[in-house]
Amino acid sequence: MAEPVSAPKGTYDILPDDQPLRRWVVSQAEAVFQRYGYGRIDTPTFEETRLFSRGVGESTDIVRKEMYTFEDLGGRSMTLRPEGTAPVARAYIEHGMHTLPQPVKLYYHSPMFRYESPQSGRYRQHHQLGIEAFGSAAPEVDAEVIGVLAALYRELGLKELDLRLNSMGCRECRPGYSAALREFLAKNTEAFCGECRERAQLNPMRTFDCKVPACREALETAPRLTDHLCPACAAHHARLQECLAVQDISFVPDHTLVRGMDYYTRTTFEFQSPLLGAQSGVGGGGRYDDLVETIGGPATPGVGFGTGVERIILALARGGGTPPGPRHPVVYLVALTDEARREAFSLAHQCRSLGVAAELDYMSRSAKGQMKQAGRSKARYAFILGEQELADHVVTVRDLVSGIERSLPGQEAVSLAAAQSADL
RNA sequence: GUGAACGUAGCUCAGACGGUAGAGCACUGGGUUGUGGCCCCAGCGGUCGCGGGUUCAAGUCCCGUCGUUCACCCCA
Repeated sequence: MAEPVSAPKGTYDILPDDQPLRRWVVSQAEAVFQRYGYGRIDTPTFEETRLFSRGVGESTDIVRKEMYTFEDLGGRSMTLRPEGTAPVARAYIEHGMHTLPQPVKLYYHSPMFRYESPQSGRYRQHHQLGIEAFGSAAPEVDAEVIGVLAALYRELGLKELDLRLNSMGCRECRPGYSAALREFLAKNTEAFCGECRERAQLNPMRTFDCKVPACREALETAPRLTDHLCPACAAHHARLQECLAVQDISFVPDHTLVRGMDYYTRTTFEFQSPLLGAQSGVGGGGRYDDLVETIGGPATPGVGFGTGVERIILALARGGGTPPGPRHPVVYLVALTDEARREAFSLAHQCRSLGVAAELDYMSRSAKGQMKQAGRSKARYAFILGEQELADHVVTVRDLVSGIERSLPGQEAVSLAAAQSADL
C-alpha cells in the first residue's frame, strides 16, 4: 500500500455527522445578522499580502509569524486570509460603498488561516462568523454590534459568557498615553520579563497581555488608558455603556483588553467562556476608525466583530447545547430477489422525485441484513419487495415504529410515504 | 517557536518484571427457506505511528522523527 496522506496539521475534516450542528449554528447566525440589517459578503480566500501587512499592522503576531504567504506564478505575493475585517474593508473601498447610504452593514462566514501551533479550540484553518458596519462613528453602532453578538449567543443557548470591554482611545489621545506608559515601563524595567521589555519597544500596550505574575503585579500601578481618554473618546465610551444597559447587556471593564490587530480605536470587546480552557475567547471585535484610510480609502469609521464557529461548537458541547438531529430517510427499500432489486431501484427514484428521502441496499445483504439496515437508518417505513409482492403487484409496507404491515400497490405506498414526509 | 503527556483493530482502550498481540463497540453472516430494534454463535479486521539502536528475543527499554493532545505565546 502507498503511504497514506493525512489532513495537514491543524486542519480537520467536517464529516456528515458534524454537519447538522454546524449548519444550525451558521443559519442561526445568518438569521440574527439579517434581522439587524446586515447583508452577506464573500471575499476571496486569498488577498494581496500588503492588504494584511498594512491593514492588520506590521507589529502584530499575525503579520509577523502566522500568515500563509506564497508567491503566485505571476510573482505576486499572496496570503491566505488570516482575519476577516481587512478584506471586507478592501471590498468596501473597491466597490465605492461610501457612496451608499451609511452605515453599510455587512456579514461574512469564511475560513481563516493562521500558521499557529494547534491546541484545544485552535486550528490552522478555522471558520469565523463576523459583521462589519462602515461609515458611522456613533457609539450606538458599537452597541448594536455588541448587541448582535449577544443576541446570537443567547439564541444559540450559550451560557456563562463574560463580556469584557475597553477603550483604546484614538489618534488624538493614544500617543500621549503610549508615551506615559513607555515612561512607566522604562522606569520599572527591572520588574518585567524579557519579553515584556521587548514589547515595551514595539507596542507598549501589548505588555498588558503578559501572564507572568510579577509583570501583572508591576502593571497594577501602570497608567491606564481609560484615565487618559480625550473628551470625545470618553463621551463615546460613556454613551456606549448607556446603550449596552438599554439592551440588558452587562460587562466587566478590562483595561488590559488589547486585541491582536493594530487597527482598533476606541471600543474593544471580547466574549469569554470559562468552558473553553486556555482559548477562552469565543468572539470579539471593536472599532477601527482609521483602517479604511490606512488601506487607501476615504476616511471612514467602522466597527465589527468576529466569532469562531469551532469555539462556539466547543462551548456548546461542553455546556449542554441543543444539537439538532440528523435527517433520516422516510423509506428504506428491502429487495429479496434480483428482479425485486430492479423494482426497488425504480421505487426509490419515484420517492426521491417526490421529495421523499429513500434509501436502499447496494451490498446484496440478506433479508435480515437489509431489515437491520432499515432499522438503523431510522426510516419510518420499510418497503419490502419479494417474489410474492412482485406477483401481486404490491409492496409490503412495514411501519418500523409500530411493526404493523400491510400490502399496498406501489403508487399508494409511495403516496403514503409522501404524505408522511410532508408532516415532517 | 518552547515545554509536557500520549501514539496498539474503523472507534474507545487493556497488554506488572522485555518472551511470538487482546476486549468492548462497530461491521458481515448464522440462529428465524423472506423481516429491524433485545439475545446467542461465528467471522472480518492489526506493518503495535515511522526510522534506527540495545537484546537470543522489543508493543514493552534507549535515541531520533512525525502526529495528536494540553499548556506557554497569541487569538476565533
